Amino acid sequence: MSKEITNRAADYAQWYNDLVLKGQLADYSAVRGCMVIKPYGFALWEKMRDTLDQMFKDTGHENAYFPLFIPKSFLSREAAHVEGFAKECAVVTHYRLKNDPDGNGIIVDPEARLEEELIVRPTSETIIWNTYKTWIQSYRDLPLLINQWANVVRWEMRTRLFLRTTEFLWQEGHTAHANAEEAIAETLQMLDIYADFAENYMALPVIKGVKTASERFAGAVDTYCIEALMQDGKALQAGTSHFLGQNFAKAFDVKFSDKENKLDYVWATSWGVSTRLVGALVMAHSDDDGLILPPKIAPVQVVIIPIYKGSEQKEILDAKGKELTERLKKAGIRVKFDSNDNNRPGWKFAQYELKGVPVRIAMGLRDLENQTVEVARRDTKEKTSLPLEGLPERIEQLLLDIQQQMYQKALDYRQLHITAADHWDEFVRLLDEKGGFIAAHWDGTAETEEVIKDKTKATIRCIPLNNPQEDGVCILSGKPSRERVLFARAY
RNA sequence: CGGGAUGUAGCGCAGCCCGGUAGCGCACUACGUUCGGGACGUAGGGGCCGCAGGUUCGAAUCCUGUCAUCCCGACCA
Repeated sequence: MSKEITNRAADYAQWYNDLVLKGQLADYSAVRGCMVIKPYGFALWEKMRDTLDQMFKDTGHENAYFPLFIPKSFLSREAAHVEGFAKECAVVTHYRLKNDPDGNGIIVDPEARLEEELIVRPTSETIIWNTYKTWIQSYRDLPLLINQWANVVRWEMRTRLFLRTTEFLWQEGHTAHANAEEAIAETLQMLDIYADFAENYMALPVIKGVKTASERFAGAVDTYCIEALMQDGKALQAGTSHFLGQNFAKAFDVKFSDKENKLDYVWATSWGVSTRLVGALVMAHSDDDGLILPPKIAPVQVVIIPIYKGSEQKEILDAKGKELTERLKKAGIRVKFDSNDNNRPGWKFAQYELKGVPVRIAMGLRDLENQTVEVARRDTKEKTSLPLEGLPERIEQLLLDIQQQMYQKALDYRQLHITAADHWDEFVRLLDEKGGFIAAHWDGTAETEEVIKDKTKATIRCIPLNNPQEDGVCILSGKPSRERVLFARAY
């Protein structure tokens, strides 16, 4: 049991904060709602970013970069879009400071007011579509497949480390297509990539689905999402992919000539995941001793800790440790040899458990005599003695096993927490006592959705793709329904 | 934006009611002993007590204001 971490069962929110802060992923900053991402946390994000970036490139996308600032007037070009984002925009009004004539430090120079205010981007559709107008003339310019890695700002009322910060890092893909079918195919392709990444790299099972009209992205025709389940039974949207129809093309007048030389507006998609994924990873897998990171995105996959008495033994183990480090590196394993003499082994064990390193190798003279090392896995805490001979291959296999078992564990939990409810009382009781996703019939109206949200704080997370059709009646209104949708309380 | 809390050493806190030499634990520095699950000893260094006014011979402590951060709600990825 950890000395430092709040018990998960006792206070889930505090447990989460402790993991992020004490696992050295991030820190609070001097700026309200903004966090400092520390090297270990950033390494984790880099791992996610690099993996996704390659997946995007493998499907034909290119990276570009658009301005941080957006002219205020751009935002209002698409009606639903401005409606959705207006309440949470940071606005730049001036471009200069000056010394306060009253001698109270420095003030905004009132003479330096901007003619048109600039919005710090909450998302980049508007600036990008304004640009695409000049890039697209013909069907030969399509499809246009662009991604941007950037920071965005959304002035939220309340923030939480990684899950919702005022400024966050993300990627946003913005594509333009010659017809709706192709744009929809792109939207779904990116949803698949997100799901693939979540499940096969983050070991995080997700449900692919489509949002209801009221949960849709501001300006989208359809919003698809991947929904994950956290260990407290709350859902977390881990990624979104939007089919934007011709909304932004019309708002920014982006037309192209087709093969028959007919003019038409282009069809659009946008899709994104953010540093929120780091929060999802923490909440999905960790325990009371700290983080548990899936091997595929753990910055350090294996840590080697030497155990020795006195400097003579230290020298021997340093040499052996370096040798083993090299062997593991050659096998493509991210390994750290911690020969730091300032901390004792027990302290290091606890520390690397806190940081979620998947595999720990401890080696002392006792092991060397037997030509073995002690191998401990973080997820199950299991320890075994393995021969040095052939160790890299064994570790490689072990990392794969851990990855697989972490996914399976999360999947089992998720499956156990999708519950069907056919009556209102049952629905409420499940939400309060069990949590997770509740599969229930819904009459398809925004009004009913709203009432359910007011009464229970549960929202429709999504209508799963390939959802089985089944006649039933709405959990609230009793009106007929053709399929169940997934409700949950969410982050 | 409502409710609650907190600002004192790098971190976590005590001291504040009842004004009088700024303390504890961890971390840090040096030396020594340790090292198979969060070591110990000895000696050290580190402070405008969030900020601004006021009361007082004297303010971390009392009063007024102000700023900031965190937590819980409503809003959202």
